Amino acid sequence: MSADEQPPYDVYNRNCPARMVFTRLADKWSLLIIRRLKTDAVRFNQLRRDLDGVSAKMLTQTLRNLERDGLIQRQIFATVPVTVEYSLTGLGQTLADTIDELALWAENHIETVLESQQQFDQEQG
Amino acid sequence: MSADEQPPYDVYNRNCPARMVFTRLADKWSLLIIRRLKTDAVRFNQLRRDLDGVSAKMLTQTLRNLERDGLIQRQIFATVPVTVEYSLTGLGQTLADTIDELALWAENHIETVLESQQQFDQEQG
DNA sequence: CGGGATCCGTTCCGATACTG
DNA sequence: CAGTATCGGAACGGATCCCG
Repeated sequence: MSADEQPPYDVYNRNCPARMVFTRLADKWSLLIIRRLKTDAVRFNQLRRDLDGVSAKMLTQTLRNLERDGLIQRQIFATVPVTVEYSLTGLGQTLADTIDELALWAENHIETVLESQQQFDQEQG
Repeated sequence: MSADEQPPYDVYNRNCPARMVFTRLADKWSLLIIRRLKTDAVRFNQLRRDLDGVSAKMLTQTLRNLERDGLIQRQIFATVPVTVEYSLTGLGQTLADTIDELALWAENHIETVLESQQQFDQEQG
């Protein structure tokens, strides 16, 4: 493709930074976990209770992914039984700020969204 | 559960506004579509070309969901063959601003994330 | 051009059982 | 307490064919 033919948004290819990050966050629990860890460190089972509906398997899997990306950190305390605490890294905190704005948007506009859904569903019959 | 026993974040139940919105956005294409439509209205096949790897099926499906939520609108022009343009609604534009910040975060921190991934993978062997 | 319908493989995810 | 292992259904997503 020549220079003057490339689309205005070639950033949308698979190697685009935004796309890579969006892909990581685009699962059922990542955004919720980051948001939950924003205020304080939380233990595994506490996190599990706080996030309504998450299974141990998915929680572990999602936490590992976030740890791999350097967004959260895992601290092990040699108690009996063992204690494991998850918390945001410095990097994770900067992302949490942005995600919080997304949550704020949600709270401010959820009513409008819900109404739109109802209207859409009626029109379709 | 009594009032003084409820977790600090009961907002994480399934009916929490943030969670509902996160769930909608947590798929492979929604965030990318909203971001692409931020600058201008785009036709179906153009959108398909811009978003590297999307199939017609998933594009249609995701666009319908976003339309149902009132985030984008669909305009049909009676040309031959027919022309269909997608664009953000007013509501969608307010969300697009927040998503843009997420994309900006990604661009600023993707290097750090990539390095963290490499280190994590090495440590695991 | 902008889809819908169908088929089909893959991945996601929850439930259950088990472990140090 | 903090996981791992396994299983099976559900949802995701691509390929192909068809249509106004």
